[in-house]
Amino acid sequence: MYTQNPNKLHNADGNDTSWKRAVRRSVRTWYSRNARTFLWRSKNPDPYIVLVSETMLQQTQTSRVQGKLPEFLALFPSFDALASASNAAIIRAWQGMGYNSRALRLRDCASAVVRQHNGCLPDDYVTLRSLPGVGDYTANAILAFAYHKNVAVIDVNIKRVYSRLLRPMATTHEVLAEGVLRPFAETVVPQGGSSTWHQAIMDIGALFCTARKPKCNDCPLQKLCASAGSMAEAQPPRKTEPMHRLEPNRIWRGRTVELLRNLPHGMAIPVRELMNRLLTAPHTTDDEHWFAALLGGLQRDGIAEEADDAVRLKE
DNA sequence: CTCCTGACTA
DNA sequence: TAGTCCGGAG
Repeated sequence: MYTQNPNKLHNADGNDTSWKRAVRRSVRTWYSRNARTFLWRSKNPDPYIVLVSETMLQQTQTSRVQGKLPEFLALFPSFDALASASNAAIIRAWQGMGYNSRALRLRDCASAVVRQHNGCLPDDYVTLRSLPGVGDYTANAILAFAYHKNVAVIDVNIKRVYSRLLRPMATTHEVLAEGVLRPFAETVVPQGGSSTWHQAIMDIGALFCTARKPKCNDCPLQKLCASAGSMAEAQPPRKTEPMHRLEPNRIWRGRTVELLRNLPHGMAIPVRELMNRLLTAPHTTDDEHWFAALLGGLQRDGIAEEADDAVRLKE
């Protein structure tokens, strides 16, 4: 029975199995009574639903996915239904989710599953990683949540929790390097319980071990954590975004896609008129070059198509 | 303003 | 490895 974090005493290398057992027990006890309930959490989830929900959850809050997932599944209830959906239908169904390209990749992924894998989502890492839109996180999430494999799932939440738990982090935005994190992640997963385990760690990351202001005093891992209560609150490095007229390009791009979504299906809008709806006149040549580049990006990404100086969602 | 269950490209 | 893509809630 630990009363102190061994890492504070002898800089544990992560192989302290009794400490890990204590961590697992605390997590399991807490989760058994406090698990968040989500549509995508069930004992034996449909792999299709796991793929859709995990894709939606990339860089997106659970609350938004909770609302959108049922709508999306009603429109595209199966790999087959999703695989044959048009770009425009996908983009419209994705409204409010952001990162529209991942929706098209999800459709392409469903298409690959239907055509190359007999309509069955693969259950090995290498094949999953070969699918569009499936990176390291999503591949491992599918293996853990859909197939109950003993893999290590590492997302931004889990990365934060493990880093702080294992070693004293000086500031709230500091995390351990992949080379330290991965071996720990792989050995801390309870055999046969990876699905519940990772859901639990993500809950703890979302509810207590938050990015900026962690609630260490309420955390079920406080007594076992190397960083509890000792991190400086640091501001993350500021990332500069490309701007136009004092607003980030992504905002303009989002507005443009939203306008295209709300056109009657199949209808194109003249580029000039679209610009007028977005930007207050007068338009400079700089505005026009910038907007041409924006539309070029939407076409490159398969979101919009342009013909005869008019633009619409790609059919 | 920041944060959120990343993936992709150059 | 750094930049891009997105939007809503706090």
